[in-house]
Amino acid sequence: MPRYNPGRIEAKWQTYWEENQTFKTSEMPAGEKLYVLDMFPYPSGNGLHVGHPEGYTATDITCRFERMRGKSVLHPMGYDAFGLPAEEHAIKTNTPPRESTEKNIANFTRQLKMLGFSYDWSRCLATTDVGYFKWTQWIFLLLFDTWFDIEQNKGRPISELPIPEDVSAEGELAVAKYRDQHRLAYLDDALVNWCADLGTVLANEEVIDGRSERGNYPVKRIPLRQWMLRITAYADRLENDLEGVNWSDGIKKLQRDWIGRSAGAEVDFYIGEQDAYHDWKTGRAVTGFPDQIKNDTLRVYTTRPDTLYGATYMVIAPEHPAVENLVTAGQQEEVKAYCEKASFKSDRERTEDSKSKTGVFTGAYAINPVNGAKVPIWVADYVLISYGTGAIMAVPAHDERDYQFAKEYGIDIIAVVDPGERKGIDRGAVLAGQQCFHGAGVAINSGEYDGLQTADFKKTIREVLEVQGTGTSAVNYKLRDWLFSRQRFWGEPFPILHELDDEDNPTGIIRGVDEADLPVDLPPLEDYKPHGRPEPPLAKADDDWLYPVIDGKRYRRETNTMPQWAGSCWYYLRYIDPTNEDCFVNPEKEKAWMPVDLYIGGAEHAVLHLLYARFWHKVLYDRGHVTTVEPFQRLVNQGMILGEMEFSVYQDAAKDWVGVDKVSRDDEGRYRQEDGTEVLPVKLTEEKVTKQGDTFVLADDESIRVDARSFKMSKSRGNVINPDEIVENYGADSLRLYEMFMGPLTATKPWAMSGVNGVKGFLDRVWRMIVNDRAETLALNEMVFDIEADADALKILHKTIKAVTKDTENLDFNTAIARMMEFVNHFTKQQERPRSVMQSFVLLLAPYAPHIAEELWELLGAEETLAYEPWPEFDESFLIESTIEIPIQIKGKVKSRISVAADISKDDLQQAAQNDEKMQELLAGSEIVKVIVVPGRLVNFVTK
RNA sequence: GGCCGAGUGGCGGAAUUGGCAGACGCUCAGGAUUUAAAAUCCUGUGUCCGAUAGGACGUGCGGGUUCGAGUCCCGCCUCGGCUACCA
Repeated sequence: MPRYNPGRIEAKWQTYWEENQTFKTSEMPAGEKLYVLDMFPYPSGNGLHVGHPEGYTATDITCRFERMRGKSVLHPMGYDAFGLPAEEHAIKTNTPPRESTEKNIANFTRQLKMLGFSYDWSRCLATTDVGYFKWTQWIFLLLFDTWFDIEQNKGRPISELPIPEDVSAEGELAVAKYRDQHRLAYLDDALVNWCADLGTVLANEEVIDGRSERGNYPVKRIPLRQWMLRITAYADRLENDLEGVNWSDGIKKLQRDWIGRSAGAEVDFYIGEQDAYHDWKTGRAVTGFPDQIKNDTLRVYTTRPDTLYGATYMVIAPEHPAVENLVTAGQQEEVKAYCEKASFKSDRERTEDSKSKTGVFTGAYAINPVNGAKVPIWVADYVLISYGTGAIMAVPAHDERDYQFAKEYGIDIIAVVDPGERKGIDRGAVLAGQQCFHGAGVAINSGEYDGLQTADFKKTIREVLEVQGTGTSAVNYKLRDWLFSRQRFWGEPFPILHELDDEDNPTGIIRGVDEADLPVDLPPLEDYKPHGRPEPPLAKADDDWLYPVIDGKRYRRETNTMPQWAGSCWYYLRYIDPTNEDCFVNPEKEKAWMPVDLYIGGAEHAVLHLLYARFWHKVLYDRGHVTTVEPFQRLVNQGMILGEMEFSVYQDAAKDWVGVDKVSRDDEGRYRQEDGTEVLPVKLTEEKVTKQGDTFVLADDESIRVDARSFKMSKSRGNVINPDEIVENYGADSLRLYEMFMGPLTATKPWAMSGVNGVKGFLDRVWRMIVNDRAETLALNEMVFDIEADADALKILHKTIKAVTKDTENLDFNTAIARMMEFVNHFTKQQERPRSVMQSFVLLLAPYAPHIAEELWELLGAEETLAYEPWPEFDESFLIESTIEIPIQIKGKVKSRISVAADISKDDLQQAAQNDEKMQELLAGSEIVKVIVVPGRLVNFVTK
């Protein structure tokens, strides 16, 4: 009984916390608030992975620590529960996905509770809760009701959208259409992955190399009318507001790069009748640069308008609407075949081999507006229809891709930027068109602009084009509008109705479901199998659900569902007020608790989730529903946890060893030696391996190199660690402690079971330091006394308090644990352990290993939880040392040490160093050139 | 190909940011306790030379700055993550 028994203690305190609602958070914060959030998990059937508790333990330590420091802490947990695996399971077993989802949630909850996290479980939510997605739908309707005012740079109610006169003149339907075109949520044709053999539409991650992941059937990309969210309207704000937020530079950069803002110019090239070019150009000088182009014009986007004189050909994307119009009779067939082929290729395939470029000549020419030069127009799939204008002017001398293409097809390369003499650039080759140079330089071969610096040229030519009406400044983003619908069952239904006419055909009028009629719940289905049409499974619902009648008008419900990202875009707001039925969050509570002060999660969500959530937040902000510009003030990404270190080597057919340096992997994934013979990988145990220099080799044969590395945990590799097992064998406190002790929170680190045993050993020692483990019943160790702590004990204690406090504040949990270990190493050697010192230590340990801490706290005399005990304060006066040891160096190498008074003066320190016996010896006969004295640190003699 | 991060003992990792490299833990070895084992406790554990005392070398590699570099600068190498023709 008195041995440390985590199983008993952990169950006891988990029950205590639950029964006493120890971590229930008040509706409104009292005093300083702290909102600490974990990225909520997808409740997969596999249960928790050891990667999950890494971040969760980090946030839990922070929360328990800050509660003891008196803050009002909000620390919730929930589930991102819509997702494909549940739907696949539903199809296979013909059970509603909700069933398996709820089972998995129950399992996750059990596992999370088993780890002793101090969540306020009364706030737990799942994105699949009808009461939750009611408000997800409500926010969608808000997006549907919002247009983006470019002048004010904010989202406004659609009712305030100015309607142009010519539109309102066309009548109500035209006005409705105009509004629909401007909403943040709008319908557009987008390509989906249609797999005819499976009779369903597939998500991108279900498509591998143009074939279905399941069954390996061909997948074709077909256009389908789908919901889009106008996130690009917020691109600049999403980029600029990163400045005010405490995230790592790495993540900020990732987001900036994803948004990918580029500033350049749109330029019009004439593609009409040759003779009319002059008229076109003079006409443009009058009309200016038009919003919409006619089919005598090809519009391109470029970031390098200073290279216009170097444009030796044009490229349009295969899907460009001008292809048909441009292609000459002779090239008709070739171009058609090329475009057809491109349509079967996914974006992935197109970009797979980015070295070799393909394309075909259309037979047509465009006229360069700066010099009237005739430029051939090609179709090539290295130009994407979805970026810029889907057409480019190609400047092979100064663009890597154009250069490759021009080389491939023998197109002229004219240098128009002189790089000058610089490192790594062969100027002669660039000028001769034999090397591509994409930096800034001085203009050449550019008529009247020769001699201009790139930056000046850009500015000048933009002004000239503007005046001519042939060009204008333009900004583009890599970020595209967000494709927001999925052809799936297990997602939030859109609260949208399509009006039908008397013949049940859509009139084109769409409306939102009235707020009073929310939520739109998922209909029950006979089965969840795909129905074989490129249309969502909700189309199989009963007519009752599918065709509502309102005010005598018949409608068809939208049958797409929202993507998994939807629910995770705003869950952090719902936690603040999880059961509110009148409002997605009470405004006063929102104001009191927001923003999230610390958000911890995996780097896999560094871009999309965070970008999407920030976008929704900004829309909510513009419409006055939240008070902060950004939702997540501080973001930390935990590192990945890899499997245990593995040693491997190869064996040939004769079972002879083959070193890893002699083997490579072929296209089929088989391992081969240089001569082509196949070898098989063999796993080795640690004792078969030894280190030689930088590499590992076989202990029996040191000429054979062994591979030593840790791999990502995966089912197929069989190196997944299950938290249940760890808790069973070592206890939750050991798991928590080990996850934190492995290394810095943000680092990638390999799992080592022996390390778990190590921290268990530490908790055992903590236990024995305070508990008499040989007694029959639970009793204090007889070395714990109610005595005044002496100076030595206080010094160790306060040193520990200081270090643990600072490290915990900085999320340096690994070193905080090391300091606690030092404390325990010291006091287990002491025959007298003051009770007050033990109590303070238990409080320091509590955020890290809360169960054992509560048990010891109780044993040391407390009647209730330590969760709200004040955090120990350290007193600097106990830390002052009277004497310190100072190293003495000669030319930077430590030669001796002396013990001196801590407050010794610089001169005295130097004198003391010089008087040191050993230094006398070493310095004899050499000339002291210089002495460096750093008080409290060191003395360094520079000698000749 | 691009971007980001990281290379320190047999392993995971420390190092007040330019000031005693290797804290803490694991592993391994030796010892104590035990009839024995487990558990526990103690000692040692970067490499090389040396019985010892001690000495030399050491933070991926090559240079540099400095009295002094794991830390700063220049040039490489290796590994990991993300990303993929964005004109």
